[in-house]
Amino acid sequence: MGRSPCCDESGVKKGPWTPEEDEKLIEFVAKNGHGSWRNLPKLAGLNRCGKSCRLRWTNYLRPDIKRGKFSEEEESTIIKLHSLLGNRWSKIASHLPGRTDNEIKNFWNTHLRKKLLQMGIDPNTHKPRTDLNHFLNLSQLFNNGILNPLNSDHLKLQAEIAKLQLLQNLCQLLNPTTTIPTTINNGLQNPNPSQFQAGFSSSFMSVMPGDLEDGDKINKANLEEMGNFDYLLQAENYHPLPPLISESPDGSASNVNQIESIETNPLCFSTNSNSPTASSSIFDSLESLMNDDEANGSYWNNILR
DNA sequence: AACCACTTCAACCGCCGACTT
DNA sequence: TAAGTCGGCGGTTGAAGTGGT
Repeated sequence: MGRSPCCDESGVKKGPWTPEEDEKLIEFVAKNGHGSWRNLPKLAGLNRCGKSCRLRWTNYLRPDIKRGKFSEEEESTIIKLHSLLGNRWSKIASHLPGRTDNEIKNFWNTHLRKKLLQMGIDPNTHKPRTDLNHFLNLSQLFNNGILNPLNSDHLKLQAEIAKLQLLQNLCQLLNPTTTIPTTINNGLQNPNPSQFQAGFSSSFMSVMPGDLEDGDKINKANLEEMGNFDYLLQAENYHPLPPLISESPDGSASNVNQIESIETNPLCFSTNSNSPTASSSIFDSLESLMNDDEANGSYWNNILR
């Protein structure tokens, strides 16, 4: 069954709202409430469709709208809720007083999504991106206090390890029997590589539904229906985001684009190294990484040669 | 100053579910 | 139960803004 579009009348104005239109809408809603959005434009003397009026009111004119930058707390809340709810922006917005679904959606798409990608987290699943686990498990070391995100030496060390782990991945793809000696971890209080395998999600997202098992105290099935995620926002359940991983020695994000390209070309880091195509992609990526580093001291060249 | 590329965000579009007839 | 209406939602678009050259 279809439905007729609400704005099929010709001559209905579209595009940005003028201050006069805003004034009319505010005045009308203040006096009468919005009632039926479909009838509102006619009653308010607006040459707009009801849908447009509703959108303008809920996203912009509503008196309880909170404008301005998102706080860090709001940011964390959005990320947490998104990991539970996905792109259900209105649900997420209901936990952020004064914020609209549209605003949160825009904020997610323009800021948070990129931020998670830079951290190597898949913004859809909130899990480490495939074959980049080694990068991300470093956050475990920060979370359990072995590394301090405020310590620049530790940050440098983190970057070094990330690169060596990438190198190890590459070597293993080219020759599955090759491993980088564990001595690369010298300098860490806990050099055991298995530390890195501990898993990112368990430390960072300790309360994610994916980690809940049947019979857990928290009723996974009912969580969403109840719409009560407040427990997530309680201090004891709150785990701050790990810092961004620097991919170059100077901490710049120059290699973020590499990660992006890896994402769009899964073969580059495919665990199936039998395919010639996969191998050639690996070499391409390697070459590209090395070329990129020409600008910052041939870092990769030094490692790889 | 002019051009271009990129980012941001308000607004639109089409679909869906709830409700009514 | 089917058909129709409506509000709401999420994806997408494009104008405006910004920064770099």
